[in-house]
Amino acid sequence: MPVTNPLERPLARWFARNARGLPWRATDRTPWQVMVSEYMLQQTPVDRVLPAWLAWIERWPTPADCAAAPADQPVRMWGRLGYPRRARRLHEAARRIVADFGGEVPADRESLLSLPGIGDYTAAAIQSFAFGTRSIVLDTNIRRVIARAVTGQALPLPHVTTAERLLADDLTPRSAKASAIWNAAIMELGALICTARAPKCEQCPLAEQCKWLAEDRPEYVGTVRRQARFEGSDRQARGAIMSVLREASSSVPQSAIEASWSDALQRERALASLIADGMVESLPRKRYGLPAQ
DNA sequence: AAACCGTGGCG
DNA sequence: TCGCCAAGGTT
Repeated sequence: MPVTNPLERPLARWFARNARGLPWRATDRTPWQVMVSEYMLQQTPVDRVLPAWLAWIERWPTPADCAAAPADQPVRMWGRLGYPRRARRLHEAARRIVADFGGEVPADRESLLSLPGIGDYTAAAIQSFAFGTRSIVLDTNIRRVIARAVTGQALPLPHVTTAERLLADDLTPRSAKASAIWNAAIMELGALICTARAPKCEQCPLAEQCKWLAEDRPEYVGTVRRQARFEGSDRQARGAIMSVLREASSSVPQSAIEASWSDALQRERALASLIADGMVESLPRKRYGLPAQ
């Protein structure tokens, strides 16, 4: 329960000199632009998001512009960012913003959480980065920096605990302006310096205060949940089908689906799940396409 | 609540 | 080479 957070000053100073000039951080960005970046950045690295974000906001500068587009367009614009359901959710969120919030991205936590694709992290991030509201932002970067610098653990736990949230709250400056800088700065430190695999502790502005470094970087103790293998997975099969439908200008015949993945049983399972998820539409005469509604 | 959901780069 | 990792969310 630090009365003053000893990490705040050195972190803010480092951020002022080292922050990347990401376009969604520009002073003239809108809440919608920030919101689009947050959807795209869910599990997708910055470098791949950049061109997609620029194209998206140029085409759909406001939620209303996006809401007016047929549903297949966001999925096509999404390209190969991965997890294309995020494109559908962002599109649906834009329509809900128009229908329920007068076309303006809502600023309060409950309204944000009511939108598809916005969970605890994204709601807090939009509040902090788009509206400058004090909020507790806990993403993988921030959680890792806190785990190391404050708790002395190599990595955060598999899921956020109440204690962790309370700690993050304590660390977050109380003023709105300082809290927004803190959130952006500690996230940036986790992305650039305090990385998961090869942290650059020799460049870290928090090295003097870091508990993990002081204890000579002990290894993570606990169970590590491994990500499922992607090669040969249903996810890869779904991705292959989605790729075919994305690249096609309209619907495709069944033969095109069949050509996308050789294993028939797995292909049928993947196609069925895509249809069930509303990602693919089954059309007359055994044709398939992206839902255009 | 563990499992699922894409894609690509890096060590 | 291949497992790990990436500004999570949903069921």
